[in-house]
Amino acid sequence: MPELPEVETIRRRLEPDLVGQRVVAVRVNRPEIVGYPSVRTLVRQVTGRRITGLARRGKYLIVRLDDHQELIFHLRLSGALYLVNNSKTPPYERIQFRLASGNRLSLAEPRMLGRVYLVGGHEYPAVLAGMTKMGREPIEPGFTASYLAARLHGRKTKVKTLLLDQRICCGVGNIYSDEALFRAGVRPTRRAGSLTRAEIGRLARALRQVLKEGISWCGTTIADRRYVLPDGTSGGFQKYLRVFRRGGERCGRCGATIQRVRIGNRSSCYCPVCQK
DNA sequence: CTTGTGTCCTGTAGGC
DNA sequence: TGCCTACAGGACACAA
Repeated sequence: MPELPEVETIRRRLEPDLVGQRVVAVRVNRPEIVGYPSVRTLVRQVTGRRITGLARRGKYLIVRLDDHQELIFHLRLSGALYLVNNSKTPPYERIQFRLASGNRLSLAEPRMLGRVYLVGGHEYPAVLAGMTKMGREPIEPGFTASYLAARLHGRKTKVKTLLLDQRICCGVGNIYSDEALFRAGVRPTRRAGSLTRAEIGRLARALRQVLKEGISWCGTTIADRRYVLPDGTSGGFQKYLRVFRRGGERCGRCGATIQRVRIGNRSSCYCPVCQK
């Protein structure tokens, strides 16, 4: 599940090798990987284009082309982007972009949930509706306690659900929401509107910190997840996870048994002593 | 508008 | 050994 730190790591690693490169060929192994427009149109329009820049918005990776269109990648749960020599084929490769340098940008996605889109500016609302409704990223200066308080105010749903809502906390997924809640001392099951001002302040800070640490450790690579850097190496933040996927283990801070609960069809782990 | 539930997808782990 | 089921979860559709 590449979240903000993982996608940002991928963006930073790809940038020096992609910017300025020309795409000399595009090959699609699984047509369903192309979310928009058609395979045929995407191949025709991207072939021959030069890459002018890389950006990221939430969990989306944006590859800018010299005709002002953008290739947008979303890796969902198990997608990975590799940059390899053209002679190599990563496992589960679904689409490849061959570059003039002799390298290949390859999207691997075993579960076929990830997508690649080609859009011009005016097409965003229709093609990527979610992208136009995104809230602030916790690493932006505008992500303040006041912002978070306003978004949680009066909400009856569980706070964990709202941390995963991209309209509120853009770029946050299951790993970093569990970790931020632990650091803030707030249980994931709490009604969002019941949080005190102090708890919201701690939560805003924890989200900012945990995402920044995730970036500095090049993301989180764990078993049965496919996240790796474009050269196939692993991130390092998994060493610092305190509660995520650790239900049944002892809390490193207080020794209590970490609990695992299901919230909205996904699991969440927390320490019943450290988190109130 | 808010809230909760189901669906997509397929590799992996665990039970028997 | 091999079959079967549950599970992982980001985004979105849909119902109430």
